[in-house]
Amino acid sequence: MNTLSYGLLSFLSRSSCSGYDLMLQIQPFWPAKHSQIYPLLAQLEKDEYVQYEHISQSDKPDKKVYSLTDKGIEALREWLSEPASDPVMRDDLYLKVFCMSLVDSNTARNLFINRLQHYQQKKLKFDNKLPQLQCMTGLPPDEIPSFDSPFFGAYLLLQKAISVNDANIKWCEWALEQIASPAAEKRDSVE
Amino acid sequence: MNTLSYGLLSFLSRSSCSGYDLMLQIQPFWPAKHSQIYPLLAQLEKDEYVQYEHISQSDKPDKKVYSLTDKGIEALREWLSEPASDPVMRDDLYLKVFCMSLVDSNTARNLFINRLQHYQQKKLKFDNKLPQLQCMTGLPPDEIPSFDSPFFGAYLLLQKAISVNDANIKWCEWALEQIASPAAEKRDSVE
DNA sequence: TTATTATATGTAAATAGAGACATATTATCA
DNA sequence: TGATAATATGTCTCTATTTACATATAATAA
Repeated sequence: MNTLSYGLLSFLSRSSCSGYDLMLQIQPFWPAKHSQIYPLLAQLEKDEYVQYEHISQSDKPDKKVYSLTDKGIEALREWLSEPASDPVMRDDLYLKVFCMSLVDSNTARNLFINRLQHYQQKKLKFDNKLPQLQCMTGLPPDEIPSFDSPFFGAYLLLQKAISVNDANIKWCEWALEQIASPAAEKRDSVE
Repeated sequence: MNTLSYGLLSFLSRSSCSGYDLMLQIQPFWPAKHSQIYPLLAQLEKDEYVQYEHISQSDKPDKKVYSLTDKGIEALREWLSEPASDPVMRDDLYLKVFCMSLVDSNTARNLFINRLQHYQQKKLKFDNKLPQLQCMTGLPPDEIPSFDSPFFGAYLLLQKAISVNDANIKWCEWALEQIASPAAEKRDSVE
């Protein structure tokens, strides 16, 4: 049982769904291709952590809807009682920053401009999701779902994503201020 | 040429060093074991992106000190002219948060307490590194190294690490406030 | 009617990364 | 003197992940 397997069980603990749905839902939290997920689901089914039902659909191809077994729930409980592993972040922008001085400041700036756009697009997504999630909770606006709410986890993670993303946006903007463009340099020296 | 290969070249652009040094230095930015690094260095040497010199040491075992070739520098320049890929983050705490409701609030709280300690330890490291880096720049305190400075990249990345880590600390503390411990619940209901 | 897109599920092959196995030097501590 | 830890370099195997290959249904757009 690897981390992704537990992740699939975790998402199934919220609601039963197909491998395809799991693939789409888990992306923001643990990137994985369908080619990784389908074999793991088959193994989880074989080991009786999950079971599936064949669902016929008229508007779409048929699907297998997976749900947790008692064994699956118990596995999640044990997993939750262990501390989380250290998060792993791999960002080639970090690596590029270390040799940035090999190129002109415009080329260097482009790295940050592109990344800033990436973070801004993420911000747009989050700004959509927050009221959407608030709506689903059925709570009055600005009220936080409680630990028992099925939306508590999603709310916690959205808040984290927002605050980290905002910090990253500020960092990109600050970095761009530090890397004056040649045009700005020229303008500055004229003044 | 994969990302880690470029990462090794990037670190070599700052100063020539051994595979062992590269392994230690690259950890915070792109986790990699020596078993991954040594074969890549051999390949980079074969492809003439780097060259090495055998250095005898009296106080330690001998080492191979790698340095960039012109081809290596050119490869870095081309790599820098392409936008950075999307960062990849894998954190099983995210996955655990989605099924947290399966366990009692104390078990859930422990996840955040452990993670908070992790972030606090990182904060201590950063708080040490910042004045250390400031010192190396030779600049007066609170002055920011410029784009041309060999410490500019490290300074940018340290600032990012600090701001994101601080956001994560605040998030853990806020999450712990949201997950009242059973003891606190009991105390609250008595009041 | 045909092309494309989204849904849906799978396998095979290649690469990336982690963990274990292996060896050697030097310093330090008991 | 012997054990341990840090430095130093390598290989081998296994697992995780990505990319490519493969197929099929149903909706929609050209």
